Amino acid sequence: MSKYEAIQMVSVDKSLALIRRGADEIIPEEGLVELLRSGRPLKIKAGFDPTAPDLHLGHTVLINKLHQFQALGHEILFLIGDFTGMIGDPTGKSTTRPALTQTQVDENARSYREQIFKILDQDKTKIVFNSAWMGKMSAADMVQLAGKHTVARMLERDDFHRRYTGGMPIAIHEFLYPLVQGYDSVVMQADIELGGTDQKFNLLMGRELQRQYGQDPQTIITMPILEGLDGVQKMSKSLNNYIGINDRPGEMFGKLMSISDNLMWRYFELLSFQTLDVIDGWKREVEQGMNPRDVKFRLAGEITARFHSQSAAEAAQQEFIDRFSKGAMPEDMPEVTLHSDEGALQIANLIKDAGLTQSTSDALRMIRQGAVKIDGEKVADTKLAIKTGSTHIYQVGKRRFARVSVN
RNA sequence: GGAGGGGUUCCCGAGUGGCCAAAGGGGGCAGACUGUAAAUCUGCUGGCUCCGCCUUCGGAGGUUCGAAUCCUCCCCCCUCCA
Repeated sequence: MSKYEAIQMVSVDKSLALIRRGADEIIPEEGLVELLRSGRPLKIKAGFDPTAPDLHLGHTVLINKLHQFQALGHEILFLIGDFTGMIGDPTGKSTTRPALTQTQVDENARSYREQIFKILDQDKTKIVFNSAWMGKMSAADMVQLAGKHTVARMLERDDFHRRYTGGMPIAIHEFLYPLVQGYDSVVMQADIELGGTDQKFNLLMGRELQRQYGQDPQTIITMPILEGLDGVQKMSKSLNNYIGINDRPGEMFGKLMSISDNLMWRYFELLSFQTLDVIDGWKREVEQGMNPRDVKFRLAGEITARFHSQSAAEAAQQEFIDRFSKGAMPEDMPEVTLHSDEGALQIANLIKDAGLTQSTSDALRMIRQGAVKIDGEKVADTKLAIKTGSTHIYQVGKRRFARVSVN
């Protein structure tokens, strides 16, 4: 073995270790090794939904992996599925999506750029749209593509299978989604495609179709779906258990601090750029009695700094300590001015109008439960009247604050 | 096209004429305990001008003193047959 080959081997091993981190499955493993051994820059494909440009940390699990590939010198093809978006990915929910206009697609793409380049290197990322080739496809071509796969094999997919046997509806066009996604790989000549574990079927379809079109089938890498703040369900906007990458520093830091200790290690693995060795070291320290909160500070700090700045992260941590460890009021809270013609406002109405609760009924419930404070004093009287000309800090529960003036 | 089953409050799921704003569970929120953790315990969980009133049980009508519960028509979903 020559000296050159020896270096190559080490670097392949190192690459492998980095790529494997957090990955759920690599299919086939040998395929990845072979690709890395080839020494050429690989085409890494990852597809994104054109309708959801508001990224959260769950999305970044995949983007972080792209970042790693990029750092290893490979070419990132960031696919925006503007055509597939019109079909609507049947994975999970099956709500029909409205077709997007070109303007909306452009707008969303711009938003994607803004967000992903907080992680990815702009110069080494190519953004592509599948409408570029799918838009030109004729009905005859589409039918031919549809002929590449059978209904029985479609029904093997867990999602379809459950719905089929469970008596839930499956629209015919939903079968087209995996086909189109797979066909994208053919057109793009992808070497590797990344996706969430829920995308496994679609990713495998790419291999299938590439084979049928005479290409080497791509290697696929599935990344786990990140659990949301509750630690159980997947992070998603609709479940409101997410941390948006555009969340304000204080909010981002606070949300990260609120996750369970168990979940913290999961987040470290999938979101942190610290090496696994370092993280394991911290884990051992915690087991030996270190306060997990302090390790969580490191996680919250790293992530907040990534999307904002080091100084913003430090300020967020300081405020966190002041607010929750020392019980101080937050610096930054919504300012609301309300008006009353009667010279006074009922406390419940005030709380609702200030946006601290969703309804007056809810506000009354909060007061009864002792969750409402004015300037730090607990409110006991549900009929307390607040006179005009006053400004106080109102608090509902531990986290909701507002400075409200009545006039 | 035919036969049958089903659509209940955020979700699942009871309820077949008044005691139903609707059991139970889940989820969520709040309080206690804490590290804004977990676990646990407790309470709340349609709206409002809140000791009372108003709006909910796929939609629209109807019967009745009174309907989520009965009748009619319509919409949607599922199963089997064609």
